[in-house]
Amino acid sequence: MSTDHNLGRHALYEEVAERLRQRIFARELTPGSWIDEMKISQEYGISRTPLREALKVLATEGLVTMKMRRGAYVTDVSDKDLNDVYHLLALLESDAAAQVAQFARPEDIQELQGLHSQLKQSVKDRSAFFEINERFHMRLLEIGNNKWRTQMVIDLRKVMKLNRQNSLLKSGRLEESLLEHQALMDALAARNPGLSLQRMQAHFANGLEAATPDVVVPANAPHQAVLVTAEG
Amino acid sequence: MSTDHNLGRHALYEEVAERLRQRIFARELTPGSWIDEMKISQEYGISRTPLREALKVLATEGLVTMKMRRGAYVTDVSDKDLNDVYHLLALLESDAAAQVAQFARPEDIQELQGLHSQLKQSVKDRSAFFEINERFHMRLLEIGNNKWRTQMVIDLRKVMKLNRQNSLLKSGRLEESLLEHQALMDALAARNPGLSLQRMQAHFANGLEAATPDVVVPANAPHQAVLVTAEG
DNA sequence: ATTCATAATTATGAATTCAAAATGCTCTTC
DNA sequence: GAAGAGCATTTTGAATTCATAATTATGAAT
Repeated sequence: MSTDHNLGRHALYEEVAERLRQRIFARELTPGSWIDEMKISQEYGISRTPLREALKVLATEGLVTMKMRRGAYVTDVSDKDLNDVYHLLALLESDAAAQVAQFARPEDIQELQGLHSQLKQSVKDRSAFFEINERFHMRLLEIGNNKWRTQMVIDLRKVMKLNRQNSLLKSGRLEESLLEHQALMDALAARNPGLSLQRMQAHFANGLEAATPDVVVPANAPHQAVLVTAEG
Repeated sequence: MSTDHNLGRHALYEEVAERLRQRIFARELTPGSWIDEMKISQEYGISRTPLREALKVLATEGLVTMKMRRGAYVTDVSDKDLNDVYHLLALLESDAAAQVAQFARPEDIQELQGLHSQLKQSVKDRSAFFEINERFHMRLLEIGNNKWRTQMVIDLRKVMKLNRQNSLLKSGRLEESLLEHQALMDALAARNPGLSLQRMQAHFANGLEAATPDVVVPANAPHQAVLVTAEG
């Protein structure tokens, strides 16, 4: 048996966790199904030890569920779960937008504007649009400068991916999404936290760019409130 | 060596994780310090395997930091971290309060009112006040009916405990805290989501009941906004 | 005495082994 | 043919063993 599992910079259990995530997102491991430790460790040419460590990490992230004395199962997330997670993503990313409007350095805003320009140009190319959009959201989070919030969003997005298979998006929505991004950028450039928050909320309320119709409507729609800030 | 580690309903690695959390909160394991796997596994009379699984769980929770090829360290959280985490707690719990005001059943509101009454009565007894207050906040979260949010709050509170040693609280604050709770209860009973959100925000902005003065002021104070809801 | 190279020690990461619980499979009985 | 007891197999959970990276200690050379 080839024993050459030479390190990257990451620990083996993390590599394994990432590979498992991808397989879960790709629905090669389907929600509710049992994870065969021996099968997978043989596939990967590793022992069960690092695999089991990876499974415990995934369990803490919420992607798999450990059942006492009967192993690991891919978490089955309900429609309600998806709504709940989506609601939290809206809450956290809106909060981040407000922080960015307030505290970001000018060059950070410029960087976001640069990404937004790229987004505009790639409106034809579905996958490019997708990738750049992802970068935009992540950059905004990072500039928001709260690593705990960033990590939570990362984890929540993983959960979303559990059941959002190929992120279907009508091309009409893609244009709308761009307009919302534009509105958000304007609010950020104007350094208006409350407005930025509102615009991000609106972006999410409209279904972001990856949402399926049935998840679009946030559970708390009725208390989507008007926010009036002290400043401009 | 006594090999009788007979099960509770929990897995061994979870038990170990919990014991480690307690030792970290009690500052028996101090922030930044290295965790000696061999020492601890011997103390607990177990092998390193379940201990290492527990450490990976704690790492995912953020209580411990794994360094490649040099083991686990108790996470050292900065003042900024504490501020950031506190900010998120305010955000999430306020959001929960709004949801409760909107969607809770009457009996749930009553239950909260019952807890609030207990709180009033235990204003003399510091530790009782503390425990009931904790119950109140957790019940509110649960009634908020979003398990992801609840879990995030639980995890964030753990991180807070990392550096908030004995949760110092002047008795003056304790009375104020009670008033804020009362105001929140009123808003909840009135079924006013926006107002409930505001009141919970205010409660946090004033330092909750466990905050030290230097952590009291949320990083985003300037954009603490006035919220105007559609209804009430 | 200080610095550098090298050897000994220690600790981590991962594989392997072992014990016991859960599952399923056969064989009996009615 | 169905139900159930008892045995065999599979699989989990945890201990042990092993390999290698990191650290510390030792000693030689300047």
